[in-house]
This record gives sequence, C-alpha cells and structure tokens, in this order.
Amino acid sequence: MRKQGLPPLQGEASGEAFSRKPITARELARMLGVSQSAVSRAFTPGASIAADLRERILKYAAEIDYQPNAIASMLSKSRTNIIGIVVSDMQNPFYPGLIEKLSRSLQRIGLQSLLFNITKGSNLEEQLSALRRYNVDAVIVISATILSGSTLSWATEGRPAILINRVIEDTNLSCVACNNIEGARAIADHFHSQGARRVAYVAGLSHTTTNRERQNGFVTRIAELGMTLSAQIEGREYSYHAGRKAALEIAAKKSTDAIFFANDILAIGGIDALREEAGCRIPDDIYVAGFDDIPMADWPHYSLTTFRQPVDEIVRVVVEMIEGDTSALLRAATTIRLSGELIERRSTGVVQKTQ
Amino acid sequence: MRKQGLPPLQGEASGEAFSRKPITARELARMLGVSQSAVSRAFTPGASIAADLRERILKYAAEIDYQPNAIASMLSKSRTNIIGIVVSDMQNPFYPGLIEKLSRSLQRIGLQSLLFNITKGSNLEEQLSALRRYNVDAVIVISATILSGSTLSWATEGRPAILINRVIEDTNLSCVACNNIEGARAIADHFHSQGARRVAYVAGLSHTTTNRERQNGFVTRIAELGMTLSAQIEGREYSYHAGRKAALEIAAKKSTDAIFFANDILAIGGIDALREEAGCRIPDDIYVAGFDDIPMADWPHYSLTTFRQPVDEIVRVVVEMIEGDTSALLRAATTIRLSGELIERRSTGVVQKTQ
DNA sequence: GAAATTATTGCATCCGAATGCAACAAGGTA
DNA sequence: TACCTTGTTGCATTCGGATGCAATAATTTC
Repeated sequence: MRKQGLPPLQGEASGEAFSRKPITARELARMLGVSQSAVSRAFTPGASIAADLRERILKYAAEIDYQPNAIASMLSKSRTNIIGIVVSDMQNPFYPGLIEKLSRSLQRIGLQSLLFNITKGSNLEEQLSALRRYNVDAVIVISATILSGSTLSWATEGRPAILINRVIEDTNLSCVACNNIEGARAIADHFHSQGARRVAYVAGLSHTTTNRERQNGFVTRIAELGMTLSAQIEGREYSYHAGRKAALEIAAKKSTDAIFFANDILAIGGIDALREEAGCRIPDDIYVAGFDDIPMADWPHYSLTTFRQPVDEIVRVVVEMIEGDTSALLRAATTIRLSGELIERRSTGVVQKTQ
Repeated sequence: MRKQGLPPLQGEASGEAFSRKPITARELARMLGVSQSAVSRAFTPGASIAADLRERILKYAAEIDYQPNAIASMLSKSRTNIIGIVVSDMQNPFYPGLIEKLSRSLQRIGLQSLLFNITKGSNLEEQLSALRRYNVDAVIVISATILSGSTLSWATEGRPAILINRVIEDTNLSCVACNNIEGARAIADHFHSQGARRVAYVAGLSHTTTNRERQNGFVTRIAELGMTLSAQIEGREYSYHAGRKAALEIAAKKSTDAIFFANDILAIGGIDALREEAGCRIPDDIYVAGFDDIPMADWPHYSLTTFRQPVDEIVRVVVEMIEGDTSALLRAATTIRLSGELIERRSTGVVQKTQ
C-alpha cells in the first residue's frame, strides 16, 4: 500500500474563496487510495467495512471537511430524511410551540422539516404539488383547517401522513389528536361545579373536527348536567377578533353565566371584549374557559381556565410513528387520542394559590 | 411516427395501492416514443423544444400524473430550490408572523423552506451540519441569538446567507434589519414629549446587536434630551417572564417615569408585573413602550406604544435578495436598514381614537 | 495442512433528470 | 439547385452516493 502525503487542505487563503465546490466521495477515495464504495461504507452505519479502514477514512474526511452530499444520497436511497410539515395558521400561538417542539424532536433523530405554509384562497393543489415532488419521507399536517381529506390524500399519495388534531376516518391518513370530547366535558363539569347554569359555546371553524368534537362534547355534557345552553355562536375562524365579536353577541343577551370558547385565543379575545366593551367583570359576572393552554392563558390579566393539550405527548407519539415502520402507517392508518388536563384559573372563579 | 394508444392510467383499483413507485421521465418518454431529453425539456422553461411536442408531453404527463422528481433535478442542476431557515426562538410572537410571511413569499416563487430550529446548549455545529449537507440555495437566519458569526460562516460556507435583524459586519453575511437606532430614538422622543424625564431601559439579550443598538440609540437620545436614565436592566432573554422580573426591579426604586423594553414581549410582561405586583397604574404612574408591534401590543389591556418593525418590507427585501443574483450576495455581503414606525398607544398616555 | 467460512474490498451499475454535442430537418438566400 | 441558417431532437454522459455481486484475504474447522 503506497503511502501518500495528505494533500493540502483547502485553505481560506487559496485564492477563490467563493463557491468552491465541496469535495466528493470519489476524490476523497482517490486521495486515500481506496474505492469510492469504501468511503460510502465508512459513512454508512453497519456497512461491511473493516474498523480500521473506516476510521482512517472518517479521520481524513474530518480533516478535509468532507461530508456526504445529502442530495445524492437521497437519489440513490430514495429516502430524503425530510418530513413535510403542512401548516396554515401560525398566528394562533398554540402552533408555534408545537411546531418548534416537533421540528426539534425530528432533528434529534436526523430528520429535517420542510415547511409548507398554505394559504386559504389560492390554489391548494398548486401549493402542495411541491410536497409530492420533494419526496418527503412523511407528512405531518398541523392545519386544522382549509384542507379537505381528498386534497390531503392526493398531496401525500404514497407516503405516510399524520394529522395532528384533525381526525379523518376512512382514509389512509393517520391522526394524533387531543381527546376533545373529554376536554369539553371537563369544562362543562367545571362550569357546573362552579355554579354556572346558563352556559354558551363559541365555535372556532365550525366544520373542523376539533370544533365539532368540542362542541358536541360540551353541549352533550351540558344537557346531562341539566344546564341551559343559552347561546351558541357559529365561528368563522380561530382568532382573537372572532372571540371578541362572539363574546359581545353573547353579552348583549345578558343570559349567560359562563362561556366556553373553542380555543384560548378566542377566549382571550372574548375576555377583553367582555371587560372593555360589555363592562363585565370576570369571573364575578361571567366565567370564561378556553382550550389549548397557550402561554397567554397564564398571564395574570387573563388567568384563563382551559383544557391543556398534551403537546409533549403529541409530539412524542408523532415522532415515534415516523421513526417506527412508516410503511406500516401506509398500510394501516392509526388514530390516537391523548388525554389533556383541566387547568383551573381565575377566569372561572378559582382562586390561584400564590406561587 | 407510430401512433400508440395511451397505456392505462394507474388506477386506485390496480391492486397494490401502496408505495407504487412514481413514473419516471424515461418511462413517460418511452410511452410517447420520444426521448427522455424531450420530456426533461418539456418541463424546462425556455428549453429548445418544439411547441407542439412540449404540449403533447405535458398533456400526457398530466394525464398519467407525472411530475419530475425534484431530487434528481437537484442533483444534476446542483440547485435545490430550498432555502434553509435558521430559527431559535418561536416563543416570541414576533417570529411566527415573520416566518409565515417569509415562507409564503418564498413558496410563491417556487422555493421551499427547510426549518432549522436550533437549541441553545447542545452542539450547534452538529445541529447545523445538516444545513451544509442539504445544499440549500441560501440561508436565512432569524435567530437574533445563540449563533456566533464564525459558526454561521462555517454553517453557510459557500452559500449566500442573510441575517434578519442581526448585523454582523466584516463577514460574508448579508443583513436585513430594522433601523433600531431610529426606533429607539423615536421612543425616547416620544417619552420626552409625553412629559417623562426619568426613564429606564430593559435589555433583551445584552450581547445581541439588536439589543445594543436599541440600548445605545435610546440612551444616547435620552442624554441629548437632558433626561435621566434612572435604571438599566441587563437582560438574559427576550421573554415575558424576564420582562416581569425587570419591571419589578425598576418599580422597587420608584424613580422612573417611563420604561423602554427592548421588545414587546418583555414590555407586556413588564406591564403585567407593574400592575399586578407593583400596584402601578399605566400610563398614570408610569409609561411603558416596547419594540416590534406584535399582535398583543394592540390588545386593549396592554395597548402598548411600540416601534413597529416593517415586517412586510423585510420579507420583501430578503426575498428579492434571494431571487436576484445570489452569487452576487456571496461576493459582496450587503447590509440593508429599513425604517419602522412609531405606534402610539395608551401605555404612554396617548388617547386612542375609537375605531 | 487442506477445505470451508467469513470478512473485506472493489467493480460496475443504478437512482432520475439535465445538458453538451452531433445529427438531422425545415426554411431562406443567392 | 447548392449552400447556409435556424430550429429540433436524440445520444451519451454527468451529478455524487448506494449497493449487488464477484474477487480476494483472513480466519476457522476438521
């Protein structure tokens, strides 16, 4: 084996500092007098290669700053290590936290997140066509809204898809969701035990499964408890301003003891409107509860009673599904329900213990 | 030219509905009796191909649902159409809006966003090594914190990088930032014209350029106006709770008329703490101002005077830089400063006109 | 010590599209 | 009619690694 000195490292001082092409496995191999296959194997855990050869290659690779080209690897392995994340509403503070945790967990196991931020209005298929062309290994859909099941099936065709907080039975889409019915019932029970009897529901986007479940769960439990549903607002969106508007409609009728908003950001808008415009005191005049437990729910001005979504667990389950046998996901879509937790705060008259 | 009937479309009912491999350009070409090059050219705008041939190919491609494999295309063109977006803090409500707009604008011109959500603590180079292997066409860094210039240069080596709201002179990194000094001075002027004389500054992360500029701009202008800097809190992070803590320290000294927080989320924490724990009325006892103009700043409970960052313009400029000659960016890093706008609200005693 | 096994390594090919180059056709000019 | 453009098309190769297969070396078995 002929020994050969290391070629000079590519220095910053070597003239053209820009756009210098990265080294390839072949070049590295030639420099070391081994085959390109060896280099490839050195970087492939479990590949058939002698320990000392691997070490020699890795060591030299580190020196000259060689890294395998991920694109080439994708092409030959037909695996991208990229997960498509479909989002439509980052304004709701619940989502950034979820997305952050999700992408970090994925990164930890070597997967990157390709963001698809879809917009209502314009052509969805066009927006999602990239999702197909990029050969992502799996798709995670965080958008509760906008996308129809069929559009989703089309966009994710051939690769595993997991919907978060959105359940679509009857397709090849897996779902991981909070137990909305449990949560809504917990809110109803809580209202009842706090003495409320005439309660109202403010919907988010009416046609979303999340909304339907929370609504049904709540309304059903209300009836079981013998409480009156004094109002029910059809929602147009999950937003602060929608919450304000809905709250005012309910306040105008003066027949409600407690309002359950489909999520926290609605509830917070509601609280503001009730206080500023309707002159209500909370919780003295009316109770308010939300759903999600976003950071603002804990702000003292709101101190919002809410049903906390198990974000960490949702992330964990989703990542496990992806990490595991994704092809199994394709064959048999799974739906998983996770339990949340009622967080009682001052907006429903619960006295907080000082920290 | 032998005419041949269309082969049957891949039906959902064709047996194995799962993981059926997508059609390739070669197959499509063979079906139509043309060369693979022709197919490639049909999908390449401006390529040398007769209009009718292109049309025939595109039409048939649409029928059998063929789409060029993006991975293969990346490999041969050495262009990925992927932009790496480096983020470290999605909890600050300013960022989700920015990220959303950014990724949508990029999508509109055919670029996808690969998210790199970096975490303090753990090994940054490891977290960013994927950024290099994935051959992204450009990198946008939205993290004001954490990353050192040298780490960034390393991670983005060989490809254009644009930092948002973070200026690093002296490197090959481009920057697009809000004119923080202008903003901080505007706040100082505003405090002055509202009658404040003893003012305080609450820092975010002390070592970030954003913080330094706001701090210097503010302190300098304060001096010019003959006002007193009654307190200056060194910040550890840009967060609601950091804002609370800082506000209480300042309130304890009872010598301050107005506080300028390095950003809105700090200011909002500050307002809450001042009201709840320090018993201050705002704006009666003390003025508060922030920076960014996040959605919560407009919530009535806070009605926070702030300096609005020109988010849309920032996004526009960044996307233009990327859309334009990126190689130019590599050769000559650019720094662009954009003007913001003072938004006067009740937290500094400005009476809002009712909407 | 010979035969059988097992561990390494390299060769050749493939993944799917892009593209330089040559071949060829259509239209124009003299 | 002969020659020259201009426009199309296909062929062959390339992008950078991954991997089946065969060749070779190392180790074990009897």
